[in-house]
Amino acid sequence: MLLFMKAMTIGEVAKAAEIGVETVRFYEREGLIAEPPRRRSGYRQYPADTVRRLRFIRRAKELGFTLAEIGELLDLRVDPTKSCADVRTVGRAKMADIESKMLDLARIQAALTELVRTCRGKGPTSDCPILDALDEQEVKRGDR
Amino acid sequence: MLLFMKAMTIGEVAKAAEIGVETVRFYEREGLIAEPPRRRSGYRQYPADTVRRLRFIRRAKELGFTLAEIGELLDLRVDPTKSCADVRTVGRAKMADIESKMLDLARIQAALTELVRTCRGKGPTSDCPILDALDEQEVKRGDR
DNA sequence: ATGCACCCTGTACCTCACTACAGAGTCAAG
DNA sequence: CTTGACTCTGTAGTGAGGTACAGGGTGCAT
Repeated sequence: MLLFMKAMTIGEVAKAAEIGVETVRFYEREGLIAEPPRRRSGYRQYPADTVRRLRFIRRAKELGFTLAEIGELLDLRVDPTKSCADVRTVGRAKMADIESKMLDLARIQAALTELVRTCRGKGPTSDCPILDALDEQEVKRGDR
Repeated sequence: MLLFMKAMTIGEVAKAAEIGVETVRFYEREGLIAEPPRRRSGYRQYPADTVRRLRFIRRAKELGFTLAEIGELLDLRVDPTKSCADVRTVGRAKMADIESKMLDLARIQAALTELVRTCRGKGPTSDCPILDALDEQEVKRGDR
């Protein structure tokens, strides 16, 4: 009920979407949300469904989409020449993206584990095998 | 042999360490490497072991350490009151850090997998379950 | 009618790790 | 002695995604 009919101020939509007022204006500048109508005073008057859109943005961000990608998703939604498959393609691309980040982190974690393992934790830093390793060894890297 | 005795220009150390000349100057400003002596002309004259230090920085970066953390590691190395255990502590902290990033990514990956799974890839974007989900669902989040 | 919370624009600032000039001077080979 | 590659300082810009003012104006409850 709350979401219908009532024009909202920027503070109201921001609070409802759980983001900051400045962020709402920022998204407007970035073209993620439309410029709303204004009162005579210049105050922005948001239709209530702006809250949905802002929440969409917030959730997509939580899934690791960049603002540019979120813009694409929002565009897909209103483009009648695009299909659900296009959305899925974007989702799959992001999954590949995240997979690759996870592999990077796993490789780093393995290298760190090995370094920490070699260190007995005794003696001066001048004899530390971790520091020695950083001094001498190449860090293996995955293909990127 | 190459690493002993010969003073090097900034271009030479940069090339040997496989980083850019501007980056070397940047690290100097950041305090990661010492200010080297200069020629009359003002040209920097690097002792050859600067290359080792720069490589240390590069490798530590590959392991996910920030420049601030690398500065700490470099400081630990010359501080006689610190021990190998202190280095290991820094390493373990970074491992925890990376672990937490991996958990975040895994959570995101799971959510994306589920979204993509629900999408048959047919029909208009207006009926896309992925977009619908972003519109309606809360994304579960881990404690951070 | 007045006080306070809110809104406006514009600009600057934040983190991180560089990168890119501009405009000047220097080095070394041919 | 000239040419071209290199170096110097200082400043500004990048990208991503905001955040923080300053210096105004507005809305509304009391």
